Amino acid sequence: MAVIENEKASRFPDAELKARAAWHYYVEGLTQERISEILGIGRIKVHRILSAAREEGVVQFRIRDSVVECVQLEESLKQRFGLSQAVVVPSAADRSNAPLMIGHAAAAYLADNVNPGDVIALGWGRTLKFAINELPRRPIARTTVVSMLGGLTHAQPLNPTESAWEFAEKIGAECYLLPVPVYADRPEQRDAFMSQRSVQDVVFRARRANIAVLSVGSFSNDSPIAHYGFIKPSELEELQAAGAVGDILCHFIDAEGRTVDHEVNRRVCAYPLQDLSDIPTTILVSGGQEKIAVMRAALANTKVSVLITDEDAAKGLLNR
Amino acid sequence: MAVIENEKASRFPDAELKARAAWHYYVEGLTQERISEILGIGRIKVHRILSAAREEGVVQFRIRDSVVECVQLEESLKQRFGLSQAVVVPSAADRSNAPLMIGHAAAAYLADNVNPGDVIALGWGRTLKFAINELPRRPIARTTVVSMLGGLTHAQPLNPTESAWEFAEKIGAECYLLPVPVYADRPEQRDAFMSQRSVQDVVFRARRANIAVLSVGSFSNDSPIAHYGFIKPSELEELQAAGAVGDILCHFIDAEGRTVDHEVNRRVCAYPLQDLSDIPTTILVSGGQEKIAVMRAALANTKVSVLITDEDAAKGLLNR
DNA sequence: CCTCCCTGTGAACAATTTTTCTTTAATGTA
DNA sequence: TACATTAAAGAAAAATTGTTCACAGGGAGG
Repeated sequence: MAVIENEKASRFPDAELKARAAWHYYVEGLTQERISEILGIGRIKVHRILSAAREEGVVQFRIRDSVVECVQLEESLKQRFGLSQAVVVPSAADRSNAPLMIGHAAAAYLADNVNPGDVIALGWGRTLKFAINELPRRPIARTTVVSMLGGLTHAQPLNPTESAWEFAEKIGAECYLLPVPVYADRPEQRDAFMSQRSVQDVVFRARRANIAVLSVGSFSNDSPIAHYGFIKPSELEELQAAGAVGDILCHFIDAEGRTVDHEVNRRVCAYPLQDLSDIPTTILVSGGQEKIAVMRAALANTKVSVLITDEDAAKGLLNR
Repeated sequence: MAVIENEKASRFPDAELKARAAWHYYVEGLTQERISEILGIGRIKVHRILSAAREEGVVQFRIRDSVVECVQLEESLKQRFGLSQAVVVPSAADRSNAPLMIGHAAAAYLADNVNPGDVIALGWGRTLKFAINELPRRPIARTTVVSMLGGLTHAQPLNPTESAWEFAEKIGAECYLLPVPVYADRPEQRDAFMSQRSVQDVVFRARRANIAVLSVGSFSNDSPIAHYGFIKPSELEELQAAGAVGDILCHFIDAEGRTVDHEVNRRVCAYPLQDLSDIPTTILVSGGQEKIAVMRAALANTKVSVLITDEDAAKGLLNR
């Protein structure tokens, strides 16, 4: 039941082997045993290398044809929410795999749509993590990645800071991070943090981004924001009682997309929600049944240009 | 031992199912049994659909990291043969899979390097067939594909005409074909064919292409040119005796890349070899041990700008 | 109305892949 | 040196995938 796994203990650092094995297995169609002979290593090691290659996004799967129904949903979404583009992928059969599927599509989208010189303001979430993971490692000139969120003190693997860094590394971008925790202990501290010159500088850079990539979080209990302990369960209940349906950039919002009046929202160290409108292109990457409410809220009060989601969410959003 | 297979008998026309199944299997990582439950079809059918999806290039595998040694070979090739670009992939473990591997790389290259407005002059070969098969089906505006070779009367699956058509369809290009057999029965007939207005028109279009994509053939007996019967075994022997090391655009050439003086070369209905220099970018897609000699010959006497090959061939070409 | 193919399907079996658990080796620590 | 602790490799079992074969409709032609 561990929803958020730590980084796999065993990593194979040898990119050479991973690439070679992947070629033989996926492209040539050899059996793992055969590959073990060729590479002169144990059969099981081949298997482990291939697993690592998949997990790390060294091999990527691209599905050429899209599903008819998804294309129809894309059109409807564009029309309904005034999007410039929409991407809808089939829903994951296992609920918990939604981030995987949507992340995959997001990676493909970003690979095609990030251009030299772009400045990307980055949010946070499991879906985004998957997307970044699958992003091809190809440098794009003069790009910049700016994190819109502070970092977590614990919880390495799923961390705004970590994600931004990984993204930047993949595309050879400069990387700017908010050197503060995502939630300060108390509102006054937040204000102190945010007024720091270095923080203001990063926020300023984010404001000048031309692409914002973000996700929304729900209250389902496998949501990372709930799963990690940095928001107390009691606070989560209070937020829900106050009408919150989820969070965007770690700000909790109600069904109309407005920031809920609660102390937690005064402790968050992040790019200000209302300033998202300063960024020309906003890409919202989220999906799955349980995100429908938040997504609707986010779409209501945030100018989203591109929506990357799955069938379930698309249908949910369209069924008023 | 059937080297050149006919098109698989069983095709699944339902692109919807293929795409859905592929998503669940490759992206979400479900088991085939699970997918069968979801889609409400038998497990075995899922398996067959997935096979079809792979064969038809509906799912594609992309390997992100390249192999260090291959990168080094690419550099050496560029320098040695004055190429503007080189792509080297790991060699297939099973000799006969070389076209698969190289074709895969060629597809990736073409997908990234064909731009709107391009006119592509196309050669022929098993490797090219695989490349075309894996090409993503994405329209590229105002493109044109021109076949540089006549067609075969039999042998549907591996046919210059067929290949050109498939290529054109994939990228939404206009398609021009040479409406003559690749080898006329007698030289005078060839001249008659080639002087036809319609033929001249296509050749003219090819001459104005900006990209030529071609392959070379060797005398190994699984080579399509030998395998199909349109060159008699006795003629093949004569050609070899006359110093031919293989063919390029169905012209047989000697080790220096010059057209061998033999009747067969006077019967070929194809774009003239020496006119390749009129096309700014020439991409040579070939590899495998047995192609080294022809490739060297082709490189010696044809201005090749991009070479897509495998480790074996790369090493062979560099080891003088 | 009855064959004869032809196609699609599933069952049974074989091969491969994946997981789990054990063993081995390696490294650091008292 | 002995003792942990951890990482890597392997063997065996379990699960999944791939192949083969036989059978059930369902037209087309007799």
